[in-house]
Amino acid sequence: MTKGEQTRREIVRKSAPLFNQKGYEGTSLSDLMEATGLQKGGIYRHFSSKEELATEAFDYSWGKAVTGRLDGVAEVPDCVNRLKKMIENFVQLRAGLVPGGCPLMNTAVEADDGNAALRARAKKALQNWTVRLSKITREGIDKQQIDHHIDPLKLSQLIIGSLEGALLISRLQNTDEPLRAIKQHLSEYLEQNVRATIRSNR
Amino acid sequence: MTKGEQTRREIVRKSAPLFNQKGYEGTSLSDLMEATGLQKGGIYRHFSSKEELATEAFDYSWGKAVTGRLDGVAEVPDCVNRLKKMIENFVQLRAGLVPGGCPLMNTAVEADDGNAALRARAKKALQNWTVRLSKITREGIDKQQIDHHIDPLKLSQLIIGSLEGALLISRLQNTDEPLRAIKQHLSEYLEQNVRATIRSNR
DNA sequence: GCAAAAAGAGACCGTTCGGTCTCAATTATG
DNA sequence: CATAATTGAGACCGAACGGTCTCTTTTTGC
Repeated sequence: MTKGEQTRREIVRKSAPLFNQKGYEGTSLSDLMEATGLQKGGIYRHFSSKEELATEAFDYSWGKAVTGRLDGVAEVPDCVNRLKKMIENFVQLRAGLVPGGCPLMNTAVEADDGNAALRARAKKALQNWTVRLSKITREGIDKQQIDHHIDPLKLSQLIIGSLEGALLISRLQNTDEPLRAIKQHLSEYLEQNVRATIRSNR
Repeated sequence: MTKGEQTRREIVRKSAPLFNQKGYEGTSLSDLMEATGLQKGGIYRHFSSKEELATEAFDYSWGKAVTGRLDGVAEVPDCVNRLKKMIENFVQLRAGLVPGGCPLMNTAVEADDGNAALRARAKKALQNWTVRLSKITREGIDKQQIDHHIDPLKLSQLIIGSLEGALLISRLQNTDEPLRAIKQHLSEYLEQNVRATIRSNR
């Protein structure tokens, strides 16, 4: 890896927390200069605009978030338990290894009525996450671990929405009680309404 | 009402949608000038800073949101149904009569790692909303309409979090399906796990 | 209807914004 | 080791930022 590539990655790594905490508009070039230890010229050598850097920083933050949330998930054999493991990971991580909360929520909210490029990035990230959960659900249906009346897409959106909402409350109230509560709630829901029941004789 | 007061209110009314859509940082004084039809002098005559205007605009937007969400709620006699009515209102309104989504979510996310005054305002707004729902729940417990094992605070946070999260997904995906789904989900939960059951003989 | 008070226009302020460009220093390559 | 290519510093740019201040216009109260 050439020196330039290395520097480029470092810039992304060091600016990601800034963008996630302060937002795209809220992060200035002087902030970025301070965080990276580079002057403007050094940064602009590698990125054509602040926006380009911001989108790459988002991808970086999101990548870390996804990795953390899916850590060890694939190894769980039962599909309902796999979903529960993912929820557990989310709650444990409080949604991010990059400071500033969930990159998806932050970017979605800021870019919703503004920056189109960032909004598209957030939308794609959500899509990706949704698909991942849907696949687990579909597999569960095929293996008869999950009730076949369950709509994988709806279930995924329900889980994601509930987790993100709880995170919002938790961050604002400075307590992870809402996160723990939603985990409990979703667990019960998954066991009672999602997990396939042994066919009763009738 | 004097002319000055009237103008002041108009400024708040006209700037509220801007702040809710573009955020505090994203809304510039020139935006505000254009929206209000006033020059800087005209605006600063009534507000000492952009921040002061922003906080009042937040209060305005939040007031409208709360009014909309609680519209007709008090008239519902049964407490579980009252909670369901509030959920229904939220879903119908897609969370705001002021463009840009839920002011609480927008402000909470933007101010979370930044502006302390706005963050405090958001926190207070959440507190207020939570207390309102908790009171309904407590009343339901007293009237034996709601199971006495239910924790009013937890239930309130669960409802609020779920709704906000679903709204986030809905806005990003440009479909209100997640909102409709969470309404369905919460309804079932309220009926099955929250509503007090007739004491069975045992 | 007149004087005093309130309100608004808009020129002006210093600062910071994102971004460009030149040139020196560093790194890679034969 | 020399030369070419890459990399980064930092002065510079115009525009836009939030905010101030003076002066005219409008509203108010008598």
